[in-house]
Amino acid sequence: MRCKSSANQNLKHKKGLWSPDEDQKLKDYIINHGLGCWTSVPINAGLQRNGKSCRLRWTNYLRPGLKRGTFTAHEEQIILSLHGMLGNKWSQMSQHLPGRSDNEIKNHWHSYLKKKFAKLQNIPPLGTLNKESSSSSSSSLKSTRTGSSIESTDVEPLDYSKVTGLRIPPKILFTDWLSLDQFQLFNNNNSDELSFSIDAFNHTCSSQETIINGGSYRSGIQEGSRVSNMQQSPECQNVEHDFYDLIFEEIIGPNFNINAL
DNA sequence: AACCGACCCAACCGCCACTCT
DNA sequence: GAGAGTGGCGGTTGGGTCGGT
Repeated sequence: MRCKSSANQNLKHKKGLWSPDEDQKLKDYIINHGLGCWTSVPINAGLQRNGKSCRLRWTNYLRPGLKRGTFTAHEEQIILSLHGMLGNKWSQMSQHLPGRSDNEIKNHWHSYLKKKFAKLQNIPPLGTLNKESSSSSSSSLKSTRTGSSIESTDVEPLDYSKVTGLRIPPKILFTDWLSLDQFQLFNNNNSDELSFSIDAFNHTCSSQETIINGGSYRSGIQEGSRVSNMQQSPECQNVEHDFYDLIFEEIIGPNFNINAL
């Protein structure tokens, strides 16, 4: 991981916005030499930047395959779902949104989705989970906020344990986030749709690489294997999208149109 | 036209984990 | 084992833009 540094620590590093010329230099260098030691990149590429700045510029702006422009409703739905489960794990979220950087997701959250999510958490009960508020059964989604003080504080990560009954944080699913515990939990919760979706995912995607911590789930996924969005078949991606829809319903409630906000 | 506040987004900062010497 | 260097991540900031007055 670590590379031998030949960086001149006394070099005065430039800060601020990147010029098109700097972008081109960085892009050319990485295309020709590949990703390696970031501290040597600015020196070899002839840039008066530090390695961190180069890495950030590459991952957030220059990297091939990045989408620019507004987030789609489905992307927002995925972010809301993942945020409910992961909290502010932007880099993990970005793995599930191909073409979106963690910084972009983070910015979008802070500037827009956070408010949308606050609204979602304040809406009257609509979904199955919210119905729980009037009954005594297992899972319910309640805002951790009290009273009317929403706007001055950050939207807290959804207490997923309240939704799922989990006592421990999620470990890994599809690529990284849904844990074996959640697999089992969803099954134990008689969540037929989710179980079906998981089965469908395993059936469709079991030949794909999948990271699973802590051993194999009941189907043939092996520990330590890996799946990434970029490698998934269209069928697999469809199943995953369906799964996000179901997670979204579990967290926010069904029959909810995110575009209505 | 000028001012002001809200918003957006690129980039920086600080911290932590990891690896190497 | 300790210290130093590096990469990665999340929080925060600052400048530009836009809309309202």
